[in-house]
Amino acid sequence: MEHLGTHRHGDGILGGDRRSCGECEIRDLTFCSVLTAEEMDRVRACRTEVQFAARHTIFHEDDEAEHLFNVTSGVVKLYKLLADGRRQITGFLFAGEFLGLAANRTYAYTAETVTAAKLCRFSRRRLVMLFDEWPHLEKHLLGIAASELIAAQDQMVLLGRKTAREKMASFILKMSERAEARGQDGNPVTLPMNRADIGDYLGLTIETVSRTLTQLKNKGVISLMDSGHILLSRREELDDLAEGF
Amino acid sequence: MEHLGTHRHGDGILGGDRRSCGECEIRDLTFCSVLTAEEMDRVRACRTEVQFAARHTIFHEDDEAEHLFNVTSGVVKLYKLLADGRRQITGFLFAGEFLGLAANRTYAYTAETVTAAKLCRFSRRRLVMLFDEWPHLEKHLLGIAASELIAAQDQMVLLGRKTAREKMASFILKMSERAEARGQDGNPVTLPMNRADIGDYLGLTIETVSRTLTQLKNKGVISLMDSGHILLSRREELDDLAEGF
DNA sequence: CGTATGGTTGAGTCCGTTCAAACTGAGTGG
DNA sequence: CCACTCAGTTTGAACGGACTCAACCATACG
Repeated sequence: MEHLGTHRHGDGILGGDRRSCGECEIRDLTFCSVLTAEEMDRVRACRTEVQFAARHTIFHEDDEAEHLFNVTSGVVKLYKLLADGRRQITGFLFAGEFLGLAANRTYAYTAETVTAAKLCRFSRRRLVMLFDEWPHLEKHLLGIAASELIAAQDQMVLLGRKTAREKMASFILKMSERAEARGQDGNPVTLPMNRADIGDYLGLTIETVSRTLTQLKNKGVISLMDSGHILLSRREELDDLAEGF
Repeated sequence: MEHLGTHRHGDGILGGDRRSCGECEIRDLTFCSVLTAEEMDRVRACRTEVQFAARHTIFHEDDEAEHLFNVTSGVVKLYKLLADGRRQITGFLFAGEFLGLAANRTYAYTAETVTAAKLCRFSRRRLVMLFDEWPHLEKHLLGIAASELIAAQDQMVLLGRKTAREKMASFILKMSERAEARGQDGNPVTLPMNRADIGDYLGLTIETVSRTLTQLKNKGVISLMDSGHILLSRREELDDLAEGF
């Protein structure tokens, strides 16, 4: 079924596209920004651009970790499953963001597209060899890892100690900030993921996500333009709600 | 009060102890294991051994991040607070483990001793300079960061999707595994932290921690020798409980 | 001894879940 | 154009697991 969809919708690997790094619009958002022109050539040699339809699995937890990726467009989610199907989404990735760093020999999580998405796919083996040659690239990666660790700790606070309302408020604000960091409009916020994904990211059920959003709407701090577009009517009040005031 | 305690119990900084790296018993557990003898000398020059009593704050969230640390003995906890005092402990650190990596210009969390503890304290500025000279050290740090990210994701699954019983079972097992990785006995497990700390690590209250432990005891999968020492009577069953069977 | 700290146990409450039903909007086909 | 479907969302009612508040117990310490 997945295979049928793969071919029909034209997702899956578009092999051998190694031209477009020069015109890459999101270069400044990625680790490519720290590379010189000559280094870029070397990196391009171990790169393939791949493209997937929405809801396509990029790799599974425990798969052999052959590749590293940069998201160039669209949205990707990372998640882990418990034996009975309970799911925890550990992160959403947008254009410019890196995935695969947390990998050992095998991936520690499943990666799946939320929307249609394009990614730069690198041979893990060959990219790691370049790390050895270019310490400044490794340094940059260490910086990325450090900020992801901080983000992970914030998420632990959210999951362990925040109420449903605080979780939703924090989530909306974070999505808004990240959109702005990418140079997009932070208000209204676009939530490309569905309620199930939001719930599995925040440790809530679909129903609680929905109820909490209508509750915030009734309070007047947000407006739901449609289920995926939220207008922040009173941002300061939302800030307070996120921290528990 | 904290200051009184500081002086009376002899915790706080023991300045200038730069002799003992040679006899360091936990060298193999730390990043020092990747250093040559000459490199060790350079590292020693930016090192001070510090020692704290139990429940002493090593640094606060948002403090200027002047130092990086290796725990050499004892146990340290890292936590973040919400405005109203709710606390999420993001990790417990044992001998050989590194802290400060997630730091920006300021620390992202508070670090406090659980037991009396000794730490190797490094000047952040000077150690980072050494990173530039020794890419293999930086590479090692990147590896540490990557495994901490994986651990953080496991913790998100626990906090977001596991029940109290699954959380407790997972916690006990993880503590046992970590003790074994350090070369200590994994059964019985020693839990050096109190119930409040366990609760704040697992996203539970003190009472739920206590109740869940007695529940596991009544099931016969563990025995409580005393509140800090747990005998794993049926480890496989505990494994199952941790994953939700 | 009395006090303090940490842990356990009990009773009642509540927030978020579960189960169920209704609603919405986009896509499809007659 | 409308009926129908289907996935996603919203809303309602009842339940339950973890929390809150409170009392009690155990151990260490002056």
